[in-house]
Order: sequence, then structure tokens, then C-alpha cells
Amino acid sequence: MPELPEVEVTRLSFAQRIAGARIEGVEMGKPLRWPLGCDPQDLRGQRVLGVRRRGKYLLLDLERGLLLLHLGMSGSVTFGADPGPAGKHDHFSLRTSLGVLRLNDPRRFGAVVFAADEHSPEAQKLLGKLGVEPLGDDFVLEDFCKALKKRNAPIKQVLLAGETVVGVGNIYASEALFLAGIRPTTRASRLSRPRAARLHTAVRQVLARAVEKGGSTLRDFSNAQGESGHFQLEAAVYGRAGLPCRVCGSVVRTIRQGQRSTFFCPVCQKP
DNA sequence: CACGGATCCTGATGGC
DNA sequence: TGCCATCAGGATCCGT
Repeated sequence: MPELPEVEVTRLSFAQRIAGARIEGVEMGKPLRWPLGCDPQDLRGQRVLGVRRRGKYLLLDLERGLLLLHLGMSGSVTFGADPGPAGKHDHFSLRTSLGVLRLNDPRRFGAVVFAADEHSPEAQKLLGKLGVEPLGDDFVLEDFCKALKKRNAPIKQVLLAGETVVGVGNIYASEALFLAGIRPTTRASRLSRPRAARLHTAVRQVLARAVEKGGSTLRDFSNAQGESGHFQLEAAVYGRAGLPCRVCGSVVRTIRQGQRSTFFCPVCQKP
């Protein structure tokens, strides 16, 4: 489910509320993508200092070490008053003095991993190859252009890979490419500088807008307070195959790229 | 070594 | 409580 906007919206919905909480207990459900990497009971007694985000990871800073949370395709986090017994798809619960943090993830592509610190091998295994943050100052046009020049793959897949810029998933890749007027199949290395510049702007714009709208709720995403997002209502192409393009009226098309659906307007988006 | 495909898992949906 | 195929917001691993 979650791309950068959904992860950031999740973070914003509980970071302040959990700060300073004392961990009282940890309960695990079925195995997630990776093992926790420590004895769950070792976390007891520690305080949660704050919550950061890196790409699509949430970083829960503890007094000693940190927890890296990834929501995979179907994960969502809740934090609040004791929600009662864990349900079928609740696979990680952190009981704290200020409420219960819970990861619900039906498909279990998500993960919760402990690392002694951000630069440890365990953390770097997950974070080490990530590209720059699209909403931060490090997302520099010049660097972006240079990076694209080195990639021969279709631009959609370069965005999804997250090694150039992080956080752009299947929805926002299609949306950003629409905004930039670029066909998703265009090879990254073939993009002219002006077109790469349009994409650079489009990526920032679409992600920032999606955060403002609370993310996209396609079926079941909600933030840590249980609230849905609304960006999907203004998506230009994602999920709109067969419908008229909002700009030119042409029929929005869908293709498969790397086992994922891609949506685009054949007139607004040039190869 | 960059790229494309297979893969992990569960649930929803739609055709027959 | 029908069965089967297809699809779903991610990212790693593996063969070429």
C-alpha cells in the first residue's frame, strides 16, 4: 500500500503522540519479511524518542537502537489506546505507557527490524542503497539528470527502483510521469535535460500534494489514527484505464512493466 | 553489472 | 462455503 506519502502521513499521525513513551511489552504475530533481529523482550523499559522516515521506512528511535518499520504492500500502523487482542493480521504490537503501536499487514511483505544504530550493518542492509529524499534539499536537479543518464531502463522502472530517488511507488510513478508529459516506457538515459527537469519538479509536486491529501486510500490504507487518504480522487491516470484523460480527453491506457500496471495518456505523454 | 522475471503472502473481484 | 484466474500500494533475489 504505502508509498512515501502514505508512510509520511502515517508518521505525522503518531510521531508526537508516541514520543517519550516507555515500552512495556512486545507481541509478535506471524513472521514478517525479515526477523526482528533481537529478543522482543529486550525492548522493554526503553523509551521511544521519536519517529523519522527514510524512503518508505519508518524509523522509531529508541534510547538504545532503533526499529525500522516497513509497510510492504498491505501494511498499516495504528497507535492509540489499547485496541484489545491482536487480530488475524496484526503481526507486531508494541505496548507503551502512552498507547499501543500495532502493525497490521495481511500480505506480510512488511517488516519490523531492530538495529543497534542507523549505521550498523543491519540498518545499512535496508537503507544503504536508497536514493535521495525527493522532498528534501538533497534532491538536486543536476544530480538527478546525471543519474538518469546512466540508466537505460524505462523511466517508470528507474523511479520505482528507488536507487535514484526514494519513495515513488506504483501510483505516484504514473502520476509524476503524467505531470511531466513523459511516456513511462521512455528510456531514462534518453530524456532531454528540460524533460528531466519537468520530471524532477513533478515528482516533488505529486508527492507533496499526496501528503497534503492524507495519501491514497485504494482499499484499506489509513493513518495511525484510522483516517483515510483522499489523493486517489484526484489521480490523473492511476487506476483510470479506459477513462478519458482529464486534460485532453484521450482514453487512458494501461500496460505492464515489470509485473506492475502502468497508466498513461498516449497523447499528453510523449515517448 | 544492469536489466527483467520470478517470488514471497493473503484477500478481493469477476467470469464461468 | 463454488472454483479458478487475475490483480493488488514493495522490494529482493537470481539468471543472463
